[in-house]
Amino acid sequence: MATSQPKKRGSYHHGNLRDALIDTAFAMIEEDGVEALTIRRIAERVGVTHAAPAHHFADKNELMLALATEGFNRFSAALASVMHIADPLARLSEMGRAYVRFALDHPGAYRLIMGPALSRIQMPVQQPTGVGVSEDRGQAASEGTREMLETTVAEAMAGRRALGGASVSGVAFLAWSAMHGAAMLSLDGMMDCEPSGDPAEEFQQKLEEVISFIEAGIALSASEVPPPST
Amino acid sequence: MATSQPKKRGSYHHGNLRDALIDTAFAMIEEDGVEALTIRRIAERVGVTHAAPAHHFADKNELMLALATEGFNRFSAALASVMHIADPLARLSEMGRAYVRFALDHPGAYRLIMGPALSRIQMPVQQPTGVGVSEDRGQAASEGTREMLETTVAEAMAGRRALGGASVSGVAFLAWSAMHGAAMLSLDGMMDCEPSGDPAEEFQQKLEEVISFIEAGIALSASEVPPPST
DNA sequence: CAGGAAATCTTACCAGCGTCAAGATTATAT
DNA sequence: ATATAATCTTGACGCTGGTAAGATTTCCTG
Repeated sequence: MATSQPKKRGSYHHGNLRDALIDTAFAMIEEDGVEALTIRRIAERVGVTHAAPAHHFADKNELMLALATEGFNRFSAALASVMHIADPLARLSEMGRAYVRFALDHPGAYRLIMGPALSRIQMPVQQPTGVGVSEDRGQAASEGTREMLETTVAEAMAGRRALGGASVSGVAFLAWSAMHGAAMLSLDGMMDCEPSGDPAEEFQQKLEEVISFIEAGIALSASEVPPPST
Repeated sequence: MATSQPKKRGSYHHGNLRDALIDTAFAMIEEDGVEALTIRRIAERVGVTHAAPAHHFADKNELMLALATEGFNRFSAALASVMHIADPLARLSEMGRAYVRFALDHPGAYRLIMGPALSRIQMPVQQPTGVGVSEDRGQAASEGTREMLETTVAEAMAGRRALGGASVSGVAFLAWSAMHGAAMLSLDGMMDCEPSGDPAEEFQQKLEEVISFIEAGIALSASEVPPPST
């Protein structure tokens, strides 16, 4: 969680600058988005001069990388909170809802972990915190979420092929793409068009249709596309 | 197309700066991405000082808006090039392929028109070029693509409901989300993981599975999710 | 065809950004 | 206790987008 408890403010040395920077930056991302994030602003808010962060992060990119790691952990936790569901199909649907909910509730964090804006080299673990727990952050979380998805899809398909002859990896890709696309389109305001009622409500309804479409396609055994009925 | 033919370089007045800026900026986007775009660099490349663009675009955002309009036109054209296909289901599939192909071939342009980075106010038309042709750029192109999609889906569904009871707007949303998500995930390098062979080839294969899944789900009439077969 | 107004471009400056170098201050280890 | 390392500050650099004032050209009006 990168908690920055012992702030020890007022003294020359901060005591726990690195974590404080990450925590503050994360809060700022949630408030004003990734674009508004600035080393100088983070430093100011933490109560330190603009050059201090350079001693903990060689680069702005390295800071962003650490932030993304933190964000991925939270995201992974949000998805994992649904893994207890027994029925794989229901679990998959719930994963989809949790996925989009996280993206919509934490737009900054989601954009950070999914978007570009950082050269995608996950850093090697730096702080082996404490007792034997190898905190394999970030990279592991990324792999973990992917695995959660793939195994759930595999369970749901139970050896059979899905609609259209789709394989496990194909269906997993579809589910991920659809959720990611839906979340991004909503975040980027591409859905704001001829909305008769509440746009958020309309979005939720369409999302449910998407989920049930995919659900049904998985539940069905493989079947070829029937010739168009004309 | 915003062609900047009469460059008239060397003289004090450029002659056609606005279009030249747009064209050059578009080329730079294709080369180095949206992030690397800078007013000063565009100006330098056009052969003009850094403050000159301010007389044609109040803001960098306004420049980006004009660029996005241009990009949307090209994108819309790429999709329209497939609208001649008679069978709506085949047309929809081909639209999906054209969609992703455009995104992968023009990452900068696609990111520009889909992403944030611009306050989404489409500008009012400014230059009523020539003879009676109301060039209703940008906004119209955006609406146009959406309409292309919705009508194609509607034709393909032919009044019936799709798999899982999905409506026309629901299926259109799914198709759009899936293609957008797939394109974005690929562009942002989220697919680079345990690829046994060529990653681009793997991506194409999965994309085909996604398309055939959706195709099949549309071709099928509405059917409820059967209870999990355990 | 003049001559003033408007458009266009240049020059010069501003604050903010990320980054680096050098010095001040504190912690740690020998 | 003293040297070494870690940490933070100060000050500077070049880059960015934006603005103001002046130079140059075009255009429109009388």
